[in-house]
Amino acid sequence: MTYHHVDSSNDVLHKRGYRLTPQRYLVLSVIQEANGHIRLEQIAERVQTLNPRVSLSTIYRTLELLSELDLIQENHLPGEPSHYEMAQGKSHHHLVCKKCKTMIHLDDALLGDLHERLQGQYHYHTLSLGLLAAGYCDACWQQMQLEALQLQETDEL
Amino acid sequence: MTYHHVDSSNDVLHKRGYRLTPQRYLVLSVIQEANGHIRLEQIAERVQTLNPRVSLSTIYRTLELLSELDLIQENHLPGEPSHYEMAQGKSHHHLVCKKCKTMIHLDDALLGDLHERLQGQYHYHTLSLGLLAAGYCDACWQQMQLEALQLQETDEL
DNA sequence: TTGATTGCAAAGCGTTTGCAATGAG
DNA sequence: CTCATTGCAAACGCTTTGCAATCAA
Repeated sequence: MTYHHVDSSNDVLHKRGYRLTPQRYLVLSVIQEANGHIRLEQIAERVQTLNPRVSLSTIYRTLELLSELDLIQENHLPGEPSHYEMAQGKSHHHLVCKKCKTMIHLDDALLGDLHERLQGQYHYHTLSLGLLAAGYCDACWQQMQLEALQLQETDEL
Repeated sequence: MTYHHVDSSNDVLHKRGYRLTPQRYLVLSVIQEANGHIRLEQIAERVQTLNPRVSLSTIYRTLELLSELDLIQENHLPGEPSHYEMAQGKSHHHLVCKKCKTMIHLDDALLGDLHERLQGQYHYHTLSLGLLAAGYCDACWQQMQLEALQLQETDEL
């Protein structure tokens, strides 16, 4: 288990006059080990397992700081708490199941040269893209079909 | 001024056993007249200008109901309150300025056959797409350049 | 010493909920 | 009558903040 991200995060923090405190180190480690999407609640849980003295406020403040420095990325969808993940160099995109909320990363290649085309048409600066696709994964879909059937039978009684 | 949307919303509501109450009518009208993105706060403000007796809870409940029935669409981005707009048949996408938060609609044509390609690669059901591009609009960009210059001058004193 | 950082507890604030009153079919 | 709907006020829960203590350079 290596901590390249944490090490380089250290540099970014210092360059901006911040420190990599034990608390911040813990938060970063937990997010990195999550290796995907993790909610604040889970971050807090795991951090406080490792060190119960770390306060919630610190976790909030840390997440805000790390987001601001683009060390982590915050993802948000309506009605759900924010998810966090280590920031990636390249933009990346998500596919979420409307039922079980499971989130997977999309194959970036699918977008093609969309970024360039957007840049060409709209002259915005430091343009970044976030694609969020939503649908029902097969497992949830099957389950919903079943439930619909059962509901129908109930009606027929 | 016509209210096609409100009229057809009436049908959708009735089909599901709900009523188009004066309060719901007001909310729908306000969202429709906004003709773009509008936040709950602004909706409440305008609705209550028209009828001060409409309570906040009703507006919350109405927005939730209308979203559930897909009569309006909710857009969310991290750190910002949700925006609402009339639901469109086709998916549509946004470009937001990171500074002034102004949101404009993207030209759907830019996406090409992305939807089909996604559908092909991931076998999700009722797949929908939401593209959110973010950058600095030219006005804000210019302003930030100016501020950076001024900050530099201050440092040099 | 200086300024960043933290823990704690309190405050803040957007949102939800319980309930009695109201209103439409 | 019956059930959806509403207004009000209280409750809720996540997030932020003030402040004194702590810690690193």
